[in-house]
Order: sequence, then C-alpha cells, then structure tokens
Amino acid sequence: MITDAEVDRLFHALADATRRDILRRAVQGEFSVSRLAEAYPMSFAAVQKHVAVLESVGLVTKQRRGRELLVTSDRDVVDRARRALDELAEAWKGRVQRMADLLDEGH
Amino acid sequence: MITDAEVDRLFHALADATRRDILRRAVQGEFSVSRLAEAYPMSFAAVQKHVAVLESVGLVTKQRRGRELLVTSDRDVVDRARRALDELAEAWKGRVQRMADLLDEGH
DNA sequence: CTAACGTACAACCAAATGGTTGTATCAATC
DNA sequence: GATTGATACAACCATTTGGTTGTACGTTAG
Repeated sequence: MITDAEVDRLFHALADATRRDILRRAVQGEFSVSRLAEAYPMSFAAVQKHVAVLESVGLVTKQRRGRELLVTSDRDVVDRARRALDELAEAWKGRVQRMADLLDEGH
Repeated sequence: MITDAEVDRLFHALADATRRDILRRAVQGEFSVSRLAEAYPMSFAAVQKHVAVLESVGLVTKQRRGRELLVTSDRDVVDRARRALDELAEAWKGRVQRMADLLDEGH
C-alpha cells in the first residue's frame, strides 16, 4: 500500500518544472548529472538536489558508468505515468473552463 | 495551453493529504468550510487556507447557500483525474519495486 | 436591531524549499 | 601517484508553506 506521506512526496516531486523536465530527459535516455546540469540556468548542486528528489520517490535511478553517474528512468512505467498525467491535465483544464463559465454567469 | 507554472500549482495542491481528503469530500457532496474544518485536527483558518489552494487551481468551487459557503467539485472531472492518478500510483508502485530489486541485486 | 454564526483576512511563527558556494571524495587518466 | 573530472555533501540564505491567534465583515435568526 502507498501511504499518504508517499503520495505527498510523489506529487511534490512532480510539482517543479525543472524536475519534470529532468524526468522527461531521463525517460528518453541516460544522462550524467553534469550533462543534465548544463541544460538549466542553475548551479550543479541545485540540479543534483532535484535529481535526488526524483530518486527518493523512485521516479529515477542512478547507475555508475566510469566516473559518471547516469540518471535514467523506466520508459514503460513513466510513459504510463505521463499518459495518466495528461489525462489529469485535460480534466483540470475542463474544470478551469467551468469555473470561468460560472464567473461569467455572475454578471 | 496549460503553463508549467500552472502544472506546478496543480501538483502542489495535490501534494497534501488534507487537501486530497477535502477534494474527496467535495466530490461526494457539498460541505461548508466550517463543516469540513470539524473533520481535521487543525484550526478553521488552516482548513480555509487548504480550501483556498484547491480553489485557486480550479479543483474546487464555492457557492453561497444562506450564510454558508458550500465547497463543491465537479464529479465527472475529478473522477477522471482520480482514475488518472490511480494509474500514476500503480506505475509508481512498479517503479519502486524495480528499485528495490536493483538494491537487492547489489548484495 | 441585535446577537450569533460563518467566513475573510492579517500578523505572526517554525519548518521546509530552492537556491547558492565551498570543500571533500572517488574513479580514471596521464 | 598526481591531476582531473564527476559527484557528494555541508553550511548558509531568502522565500514559501502550513500552522496559529485575533479581529473584522456579512448574513441570518430571534
């Protein structure tokens, strides 16, 4: 069973655009942390922390190759997750629309 | 189009067990904020803030009835979202399992 | 009209978040 | 074995978060 605290941490991990982008890249291939760090306008340590958050909830794993640590993610699993999230986004968009409609009715 | 910032806020809204519980109740029926507040071991103002977070991302709306404000949510939309999230949870659980396996292999 | 209920909102606080820089470690290369 | 590249980790800082209490505002019931 997944505990509430775990769901908290999962959603929290996904509630950051940089982390979602790292996850996207990790699904498409294997990148060292320093390679990933080049892609974002922040320090290496900051990216390292983001990777750690993703790793702590199991969305990403690290594997040693030479002196690099490759960040990777299971394509099947995350693809399913991505599709689920797309659905969520769609549902949410609909909700916002209904809200806007309600606000208009007020006038 | 949904912006990154909006997705950030959506996930953040869902990354709290109390807020998810409020959302669940709001899907099942209409509850005034004070009625909701009775259900949690925290102050009325704290629950008020949680509702405000859900409202700000459109997961919940408020409607006046008498002197109460009823918190409600669109059942269809949130049902779809819930199903999407269940899928995500399943996918995530699988991911964690694979991680555990990898850790075991290490020994 | 006034008392009581439901809500809003501000001020405040402790803890967590997201970022920084600096130092240490560890593996490969020369 | 010394140097270099990749990573880890700690200390620090500003901001946000989740909680508190207190006060003010609407709305309804007597």
